[in-house]
Amino acid sequence: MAGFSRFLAVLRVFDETASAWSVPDLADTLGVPASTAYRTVRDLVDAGFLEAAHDGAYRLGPAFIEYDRLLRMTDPLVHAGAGALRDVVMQAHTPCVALLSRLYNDQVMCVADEAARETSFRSSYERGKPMPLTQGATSKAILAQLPARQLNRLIGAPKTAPGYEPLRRELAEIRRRGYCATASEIDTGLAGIAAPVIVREAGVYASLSLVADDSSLDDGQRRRLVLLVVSAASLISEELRHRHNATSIHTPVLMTKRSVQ
Amino acid sequence: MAGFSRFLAVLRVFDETASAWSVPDLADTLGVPASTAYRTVRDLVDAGFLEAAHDGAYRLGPAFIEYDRLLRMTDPLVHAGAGALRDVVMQAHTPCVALLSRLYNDQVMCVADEAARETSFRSSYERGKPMPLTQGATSKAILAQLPARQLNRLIGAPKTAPGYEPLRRELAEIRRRGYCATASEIDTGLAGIAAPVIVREAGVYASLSLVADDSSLDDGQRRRLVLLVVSAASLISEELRHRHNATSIHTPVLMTKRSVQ
DNA sequence: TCAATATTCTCACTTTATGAGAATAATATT
DNA sequence: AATATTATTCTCATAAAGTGAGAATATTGA
Repeated sequence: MAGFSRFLAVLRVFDETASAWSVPDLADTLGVPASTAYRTVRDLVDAGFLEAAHDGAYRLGPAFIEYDRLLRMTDPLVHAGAGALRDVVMQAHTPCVALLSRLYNDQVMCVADEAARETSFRSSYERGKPMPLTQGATSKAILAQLPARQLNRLIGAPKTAPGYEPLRRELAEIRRRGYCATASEIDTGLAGIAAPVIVREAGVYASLSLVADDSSLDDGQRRRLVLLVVSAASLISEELRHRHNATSIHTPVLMTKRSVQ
Repeated sequence: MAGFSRFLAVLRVFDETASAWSVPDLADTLGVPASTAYRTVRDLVDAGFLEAAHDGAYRLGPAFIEYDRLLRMTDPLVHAGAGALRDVVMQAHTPCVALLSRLYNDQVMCVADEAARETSFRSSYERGKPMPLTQGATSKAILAQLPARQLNRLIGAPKTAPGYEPLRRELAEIRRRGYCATASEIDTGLAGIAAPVIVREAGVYASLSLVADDSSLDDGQRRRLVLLVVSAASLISEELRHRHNATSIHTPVLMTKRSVQ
């Protein structure tokens, strides 16, 4: 481990249960000399990715907030999705949380969320938290749309694996229906309704989902929410498709800097 | 420029007006060979700080969302502040935006915000956007509390500078009052009310502020909101002080990992 | 099909990060 | 207050790692 990976390694030790680190502990954990650890931390502090907390402890720095905003404003999926989520929770007319989630490495991560007012429960899915790939409507709606090759790479297990065939069948069914509805798969008592947001040509594999208290939903409401989610999802897809067509041609375009030759 | 600074340089070229970059353009702008640019981008993509957009373009990657969440959950100021902001906008009983902002390099940056229902306007201050140091209630409330040395370093200009004395006097007045109220300093038509969140021993220099439509405020409301902001700010300060005292002693404590010797 | 451009790859070179350990500062212990 | 302990910075010789020119290949547009 050296160079850039050193910096990544430092950032990676920060998590919910260890959010402040002293440099000696850091050096210990990473197995690097103290002098190196001090230097690496200093560089990260200078860049704003770490900051001094108390005593000799350091925590994640404000640069992440800055870059997160930049991403929120410029990422097509997040940007288009945020607006749609607001509409969805408004029109849901029931306490709920709307999520926009996407593939991230071998997991699914929510990149935008919006709660309706008066929503008392909390969904396990929340912006920025990687979630399992094969559980919950949010994830399955994405999985179901993946090209076979990519799917196999992600779930890895060959046909022999125990849960393989059932999952396969379930995903086929989700693909046919165009949405996925589950209950208590992630949070007991909560229902999830998800529809895919897929723009293959732009490499977008995402889903829009709605989480609501399962017991408070009758069949009519369920149908209504499915419709809401499916239509919002395809609206986002359309917007992304348009944007993609607008920017993929080789001309200097809004939000994309290209030098003129 | 080499090593880590290369990576920083790449990230720095991304902003609101140039959110997608091709590698050749990147190489051009940074003045580095194409091969180096490709390698740097590949590393950043592998780390999730960049991702492929369309064609050969790259944009900021989802790792920023992940780290932002981690920070939101673990940063004492953000964590304590988020709850307080929610309370503030609830009790404001008027369309408004509540902000928690802090020093960040030579600027002020909002690290948490919360809008009341039915708030139609938007404040220029928003989470993650660096703002000028000497304008607006949000910034001045912080400036007014800085130690003289730090203040001089930040505003730089010696006593000779034109705006120096007036600013100096204004900050003294703000310090005396314990809050800062301005109107149309940042956004015309909007009023700002800010109170400091200062925990010197923890190195926290921040402010809590409320932004509302100036014309909709009468004197009574103004007084009420000042009280609300000031008391919420000191609540946050108190919580941070407590937390600091709890973690600054050298024992393994919640959220702080230290090896036991 | 061809030309132009984008992207990856290779490799010699040398800059740069590295780590041991000394020097100093801060802190705890007696 | 003096001392031991630990944290932090600094120095420097070494080696590794990133670097960049350019070749090789892939991709794209005409």
